[in-house]
Amino acid sequence: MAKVVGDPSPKLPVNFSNQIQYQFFSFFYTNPISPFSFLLSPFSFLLTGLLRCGKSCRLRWINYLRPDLKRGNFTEDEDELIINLHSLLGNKWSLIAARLPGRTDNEIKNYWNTHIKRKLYSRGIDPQTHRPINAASTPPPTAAVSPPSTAAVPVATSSSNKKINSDSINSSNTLAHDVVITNNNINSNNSNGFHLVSHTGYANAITKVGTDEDSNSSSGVTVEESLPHHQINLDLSIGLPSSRQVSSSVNPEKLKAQEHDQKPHVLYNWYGNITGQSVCLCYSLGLQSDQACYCKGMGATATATTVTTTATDSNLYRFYRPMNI
DNA sequence: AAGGGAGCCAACCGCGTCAAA
DNA sequence: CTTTGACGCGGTTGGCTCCCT
Repeated sequence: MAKVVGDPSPKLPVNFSNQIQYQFFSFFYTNPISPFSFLLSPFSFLLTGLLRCGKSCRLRWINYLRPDLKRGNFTEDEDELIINLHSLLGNKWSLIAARLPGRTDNEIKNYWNTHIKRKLYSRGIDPQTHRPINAASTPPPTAAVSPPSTAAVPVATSSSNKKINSDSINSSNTLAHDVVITNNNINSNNSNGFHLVSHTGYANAITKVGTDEDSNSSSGVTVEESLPHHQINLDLSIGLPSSRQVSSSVNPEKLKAQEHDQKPHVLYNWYGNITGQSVCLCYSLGLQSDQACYCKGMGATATATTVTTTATDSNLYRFYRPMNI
């Protein structure tokens, strides 16, 4: 397939040579304050002798050379975290990567396409919708779901993901929506599962994910299936995103102003018994409270409670992960 | 040992967004 | 208001490596 060349930089052999890599790498260490300031013009970088445009170098830095990158295989915890985050965020790799320190969006995207998709298929879960593949009552939106073959895995964007993309993420650079993740005690054998109780717009993606294959939920039972219907409330109101992921492309002051304006009254719905053995999901993702969410500790048990509160005085975790004890 | 297929993953592409001129 | 250029992102490509025959 003929490519349209949009990048005007002359192409070297695919990989950066060691010399170029060293020159590039050392440059950033000798210019730590504003590492990309010299990229204001792509030609400036050509003048350095690297024969690469700024865009290529930026990518190289972000995806490969950054010293804080974590090398090596993904851990099982990271796997599950990616799966859970993908069920929440869809193909928003940058948002997912923001919650996995040392991992890049590109790396996660590749890992998803090469490993996790297969893993989910082996669990009988559609990686796009996070629903069981053979759910008789819930036909997939596409014509057919392919088996976990290698390169031909369908990558059609689900409608639910599109909903998230257009409504929430693109405009705010934050988590797509407020989703309450509760410990479903009905399924007590599930030690590390997340259970999503979602708003109407994402109702099609209500899914139980992150379970062990040998658990009693190996087929990826949805919350709809595991919870009594009277506990399902699809009318969860959506608060403005609580996790403020500050993208480098976003003006922090502007974001702060938005944050100030948008502190909402959020309706929280809780399902099932939530024990005191819990942590805020934001914390489990490595986020600080002042940058990520307004979560506060929750010591008492809440049972199917609907709480209307402001974000700042909440006594509930908006993002909740049960402890694995 | 050689050849071919499959998988991995760094790099590329094109588009949208944003800010400055 | 328009233009320009840089950045950020998701999707895609293709070279490299591994494995099997």
